[in-house]
Amino acid sequence: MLRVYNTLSGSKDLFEPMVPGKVRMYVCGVTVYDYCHIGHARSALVFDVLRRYLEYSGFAVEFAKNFTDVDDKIIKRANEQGVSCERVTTTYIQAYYEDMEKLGVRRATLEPRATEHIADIVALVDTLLGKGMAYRVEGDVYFQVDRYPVYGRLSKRKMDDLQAGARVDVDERKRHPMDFALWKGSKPGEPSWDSPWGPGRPGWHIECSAMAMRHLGETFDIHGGGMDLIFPHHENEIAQSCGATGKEFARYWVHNGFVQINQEKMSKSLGNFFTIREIFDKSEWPETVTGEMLRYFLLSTHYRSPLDFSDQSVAEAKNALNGFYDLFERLKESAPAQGAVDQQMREANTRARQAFIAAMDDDLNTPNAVAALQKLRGEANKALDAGLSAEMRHVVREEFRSLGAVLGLLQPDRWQFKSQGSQESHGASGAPAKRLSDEEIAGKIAARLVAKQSRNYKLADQLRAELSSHGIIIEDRPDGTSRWKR
RNA sequence: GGCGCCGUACCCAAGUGGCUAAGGGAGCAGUCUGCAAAACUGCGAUGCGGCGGUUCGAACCCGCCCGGCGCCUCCA
Repeated sequence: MLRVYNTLSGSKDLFEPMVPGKVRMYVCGVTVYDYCHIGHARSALVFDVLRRYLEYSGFAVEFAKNFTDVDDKIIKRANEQGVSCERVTTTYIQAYYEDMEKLGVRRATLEPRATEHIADIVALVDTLLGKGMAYRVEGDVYFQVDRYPVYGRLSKRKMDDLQAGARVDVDERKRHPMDFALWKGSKPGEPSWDSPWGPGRPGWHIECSAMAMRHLGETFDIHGGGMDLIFPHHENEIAQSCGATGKEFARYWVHNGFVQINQEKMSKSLGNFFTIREIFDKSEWPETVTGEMLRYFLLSTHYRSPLDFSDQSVAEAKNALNGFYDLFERLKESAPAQGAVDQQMREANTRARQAFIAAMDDDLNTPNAVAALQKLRGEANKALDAGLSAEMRHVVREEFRSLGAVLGLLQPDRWQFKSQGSQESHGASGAPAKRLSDEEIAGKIAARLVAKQSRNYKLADQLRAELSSHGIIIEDRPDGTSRWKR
């Protein structure tokens, strides 16, 4: 049984969906005015894994992740570039899809956009006005926080504290400093939609409430996002949603920690961020490998802890993954029908699966889940030394495949160790020194084999050195043949 | 000023009251190998930022201190 840390309750709660067997979750996606950075990647990945694990656990998951496609920053970007807002948003939505695909982040089942839900938003604002929880000021509409008495229950803040700490000049037209815009009257040239309050556009928070309710119902199971969204974004979503419906909004609030650079928060404003595509472009590895390295790295820390991004950490992830893929190669090699330690291996498999599930059940403890896989890797290697049947080798591979899939890792055929096509996926930075074709590699390996057989080790070593200079590593098998990898 | 988080070996990182403090990476030594690589075996924190306290017992609870960070403003 899964337990998740619920920001609302402040504790790890047993997860039970409203409707047995069905989970409805909403995650705040991105504002599409720029490329995604590694922090966006972490957030997307955390909820991708949560979704995968819920599905693995047998739930049907309805997963909505929005695009915020109307916003001050989008307007600003459009003006800077002299293009329409639509042009900006379609560009970065496309980029988002490309980046996420490289990371193996599955698409949500629903991907609503704010601009497609203006009618829902207007209706919601209207409801709040009708209930006296919002008020109009010229062409704007504000939510009145003191009409929602438990305001602050998510972020555990008191209204008095918030006022004391206010660092921003308060709009004099607001009745309370914490009141926030539900609807903004548009200035000329800005995107706008008709409304009972004149032409305007939605405030930031209202879109998520409207879209979540439209697609998942007034009350749903999980709402997620980065920790920085707890206040004010999610706090305001709760206020306006619960204010409008009188019902609970989301039952479990899940928030991921930040990616840091040198112990500091990575953010646009600090300028210390790395975009996802930048990382892929700079990587010396094929795209599938880079994607998995990043994924492994991002999942090797618990999702609520801060995570320091560095080249070294990502390189360590590569080394750790190598061990798995080396094992998968060994598991593919021919084997007898009977294995000396098949039974022990079967038991090790079961233990690993149980440990993996226990780790994931404990608030998505992916570091422990990975540790369970690492332990199984060691046991499988030992079993191979002792003698494992062809059938058990297959079983073990499938075990890695099914558990790995929960994390989006370790699909045994993903890394091409041998003679698969050498598609060019290398970065833009610097043309890679002439890359050997598979035919050339195979030729040199064959030549080396001949040299070895005639005990001409000098030539054999020379051939290996040549390959090595191209980043090709040869591993001799016990039967005299060789396999290679980049 | 308010609210909150973190500090575990060379690096990353679990563990949050009780078996020998997981796991990975790096390193060193050994087995195997023509040599390598891979794999396997062994080594590595008498200690979990510091000092007190609670307890039969604490990395885990409490207090203080040191160091670092986050939110309170757009932000994953």
